[in-house]
Amino acid sequence: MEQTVQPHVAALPTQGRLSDLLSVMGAESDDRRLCDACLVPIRRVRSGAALFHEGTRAESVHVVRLGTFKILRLADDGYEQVLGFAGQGEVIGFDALCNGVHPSSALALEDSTVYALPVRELESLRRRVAPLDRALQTTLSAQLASSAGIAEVMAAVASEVRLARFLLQRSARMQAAGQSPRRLRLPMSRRDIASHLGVAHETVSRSFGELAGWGYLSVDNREVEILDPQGLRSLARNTRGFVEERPTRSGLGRARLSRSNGACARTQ
Amino acid sequence: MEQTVQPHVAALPTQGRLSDLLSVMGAESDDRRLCDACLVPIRRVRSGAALFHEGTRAESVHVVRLGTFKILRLADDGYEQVLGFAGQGEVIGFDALCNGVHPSSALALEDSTVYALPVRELESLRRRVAPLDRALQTTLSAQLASSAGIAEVMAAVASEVRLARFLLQRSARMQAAGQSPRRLRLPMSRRDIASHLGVAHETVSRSFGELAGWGYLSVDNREVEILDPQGLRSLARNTRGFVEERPTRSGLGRARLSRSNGACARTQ
DNA sequence: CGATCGTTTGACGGTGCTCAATCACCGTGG
DNA sequence: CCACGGTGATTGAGCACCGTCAAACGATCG
Repeated sequence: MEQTVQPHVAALPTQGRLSDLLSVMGAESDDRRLCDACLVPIRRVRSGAALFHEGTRAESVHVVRLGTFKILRLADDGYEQVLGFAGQGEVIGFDALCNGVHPSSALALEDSTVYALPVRELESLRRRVAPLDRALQTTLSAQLASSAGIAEVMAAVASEVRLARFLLQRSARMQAAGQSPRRLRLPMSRRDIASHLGVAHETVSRSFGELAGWGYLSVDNREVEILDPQGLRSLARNTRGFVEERPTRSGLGRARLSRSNGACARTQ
Repeated sequence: MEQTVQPHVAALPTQGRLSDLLSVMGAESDDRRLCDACLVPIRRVRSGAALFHEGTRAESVHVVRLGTFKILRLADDGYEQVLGFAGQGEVIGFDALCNGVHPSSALALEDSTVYALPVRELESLRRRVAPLDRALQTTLSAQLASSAGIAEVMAAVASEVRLARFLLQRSARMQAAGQSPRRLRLPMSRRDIASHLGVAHETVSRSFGELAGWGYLSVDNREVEILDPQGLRSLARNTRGFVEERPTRSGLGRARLSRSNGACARTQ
């Protein structure tokens, strides 16, 4: 399990209150007594370590308490496909319930902690605690809805558009979490982003450079600041057809030319 | 003129038994009495019509009884992104529960019928009928797991690999439904496939031609027969890097059996 | 039959992938 | 403190696959 003999880990409790779990999931518990009485195990996962591996039996459904995870699958040819990133309040591993085996792995991108809901107790717990049942259903529904996010980024043809959409998704999450939507701290590597966008990792670097050169972003390694959200959004619109010239300062650098007229990409 | 044999409209019941619903979902109902007593509304959707539109309020969660639907989202620029296709037994519209509004549209690709579970009764129904609760959880978990499918196809760089993976996914579904995994009847247009694969629809046509030319498939408009499943699988492995030692068009009509692919005849 | 839509095929230009080299940043150990 | 190896990030050069535009072909329906 977890290393209990670590002195600097002593601050971490091994159990948390159910009401706290509901709180990080964004649900309000109307029944404090029941929720406070119920305790949920807490697991700590160090940066780089795995919460679980693809193909292993699913013991628990996890809810991120603190930190970030990347969800990935290994293709038959060994390619590591990053399916998404899970932050605070998000459910990890629910996709394993259908047959009891994890179809994907979860790796911590930084030191993180999760609530672990044992699968065996899940049904009875959901039945006993209605707020948890509702919170799970809502979160799962949202997760299904956001599973279109990877399609959204990969659907764009231009790599800068893919990156722009990805950054806007991150920004929206930051805003939903009550933090600044402009300053992004990306805990994942360029290679992880590349896998998630469906491009080569060199292309991610180049796209960061382009977006920064056009004045949309300020990039410092993994610290990104969005300088022009409106412009970024308008750039992110172009699913097909390539980026048109940037209207900011006179095209000093390398403004992309689009020879076609300005008609929108309405293909039908 | 006379209605001697008119199963056209009259044959469709407006309600179905809950046990039948559980049956198409692949779940066995251990309590026949309760399930038989409960009736579920059935809706008919004609080919090309919408089950619901993006942005509308979600009244029901639907389960496909017969037919096929395409699930799509309209991007800001009007591009129609096809997120997936739903066949018999699959749940449609659960992603709307989190905020009550459909984040995507569902269009029937052929004359279809669905069970409609009203959202208001959903919670009480799940609480009363345990098999339905379990079936819903299982199906949703499977849906989450299969939402990686679109990432799987779009992750490949070569368009033929994307198409091969898509066809293999369809084949797996056919097999899971107890039908032949070799003969595929594709109810969707080339443009729909193209949007789902993230390529231009002309490229889909070309890729069909390539796969057929290499002997993997036999294509007749929307009727596809998989001639060499093993070869198709081995081709589908190449996520990155273009197909190794592929017979570049140098007059070789058929070069499928030669070289590297020979070692891939393993059971999977 | 004519109209509309879907499918196929062709040609051209461009963008991103592959292969490399270089730089920046660490933690390690001499 | 600096050399050292390792990882991650950036930049460059060439090539070919795919997107766009265009037109022919085929199917379905009224």
